[in-house]
Amino acid sequence: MKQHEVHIPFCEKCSLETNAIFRHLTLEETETLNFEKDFRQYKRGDVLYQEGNRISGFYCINSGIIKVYKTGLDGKEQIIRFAKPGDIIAYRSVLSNEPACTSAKVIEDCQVCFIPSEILISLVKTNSAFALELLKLACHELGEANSFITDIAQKTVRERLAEILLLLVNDFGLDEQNYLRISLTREELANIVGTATESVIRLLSEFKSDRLVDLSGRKIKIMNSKGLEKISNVFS
Amino acid sequence: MKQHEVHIPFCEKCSLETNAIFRHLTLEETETLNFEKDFRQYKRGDVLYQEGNRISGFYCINSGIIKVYKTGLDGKEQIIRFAKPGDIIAYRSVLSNEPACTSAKVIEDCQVCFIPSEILISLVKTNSAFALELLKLACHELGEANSFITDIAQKTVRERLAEILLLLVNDFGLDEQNYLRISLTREELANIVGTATESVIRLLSEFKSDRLVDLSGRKIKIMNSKGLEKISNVFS
DNA sequence: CGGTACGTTGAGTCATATCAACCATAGTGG
DNA sequence: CCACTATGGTTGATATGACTCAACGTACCG
Repeated sequence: MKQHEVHIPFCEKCSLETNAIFRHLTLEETETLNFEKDFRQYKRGDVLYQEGNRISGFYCINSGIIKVYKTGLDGKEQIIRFAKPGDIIAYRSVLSNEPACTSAKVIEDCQVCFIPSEILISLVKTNSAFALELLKLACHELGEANSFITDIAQKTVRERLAEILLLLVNDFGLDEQNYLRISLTREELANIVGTATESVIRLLSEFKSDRLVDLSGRKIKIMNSKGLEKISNVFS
Repeated sequence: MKQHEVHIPFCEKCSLETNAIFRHLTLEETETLNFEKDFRQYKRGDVLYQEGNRISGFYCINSGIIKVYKTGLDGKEQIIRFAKPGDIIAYRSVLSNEPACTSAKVIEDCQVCFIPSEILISLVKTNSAFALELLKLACHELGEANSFITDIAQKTVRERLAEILLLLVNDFGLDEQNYLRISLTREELANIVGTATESVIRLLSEFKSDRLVDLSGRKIKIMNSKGLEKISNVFS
């Protein structure tokens, strides 16, 4: 049946629709990419790579959501970022030529293209517009990391949780009923905010009492984003 | 008198001795750099640029130390990193084409070269080895930022302080008597660790009681780095 | 139907922030 | 030369945010 056929995305299409990174590639380069890439599918819970691994390529996400995290003390995860369609992951390790400093695990079933390191390096060397685009990406992520450091160091857990909720709204959006389009376990939320699972639970139900959110299982409904903004102290 | 003459560093020399970033430039490119750069000197406390500024170039540090920080709630600084001879700063804003997300202030009197944005961009476009080197740098910093996020989120202040001391030893070294070659105020230390000044003071004197360090004013003598390592939980 | 993973709540503890007072030092200006 | 002020360092007392531990509820799954 048609619906069971796997549709392997073409990079030309991919680059136009979702991914700014590849938009400066020539047709020829795009064809090489198409030829060399390896299409893969993963299910929730699958691990793409782990901290410490030497990585032989990077991933371009076509559908689904992946969490990128570091494992700290006692195996507690610290989620660094999420990757969604159009994002690339593991490019850091490839380019800096260091072992992976993070692990990547699937949150929502996904389809990705795996692209060997050599292709990335050779594109950087031959296509300066592409190199510049990658630099922009890395530098932008660096800026976000810096903000996050400041937040974790200076804000309370309450402020951070509110901020993270808004950030998730921004990254993944809301459905028609204002439910967040990404669903995370309480533990995962805690591992972004950098706190204990119990703290997230308590704060979320406080937020619920204050009519800022509504909760039904893992789904979070945003009722008052202005209120969350106020709590999060984003502007001050 | 000779000692009062200002010695403007030549980039060829600079690139060979201190700065891996520029080592792939051609002679011609180095000459352009030498011609276009602006040599500047700053004193402790001087501000090179501030958060929110549009920046028209980046800085290559020839001597001295600069702190790069974000201003958070109530104006409290979060120190993101230090720049020392051979390092470059502000390249992030130039490349991502965003306003500065940090400020830079002089900790130890310094001499720097200011290099206009156009030069950086054009070098990236024409010299792929240079672009790759920059990418490596950005990706490496990104890796460090990720580690720092995990640390701040998961470690105690005590652990972090011990870790930061070791990190400073690593970056700036010790003199003949094992004193750290960088001297910071207690407040600055607190602003790296992400804690209150009083906490740093208390913990430092604990460390002193435990014969891990010795203190004389702003100078910190490292007496037992194995002990600090143990406290910092670097390996676990 | 038992098992496993996740969610929730309560109680107690502790690390750390906050507030306040005080000291030391150095630079300034009258 | 001395009072004056600013800046940084130190210490103590107190408050509290957030973690830990423990028990229990819930839901889904084979």
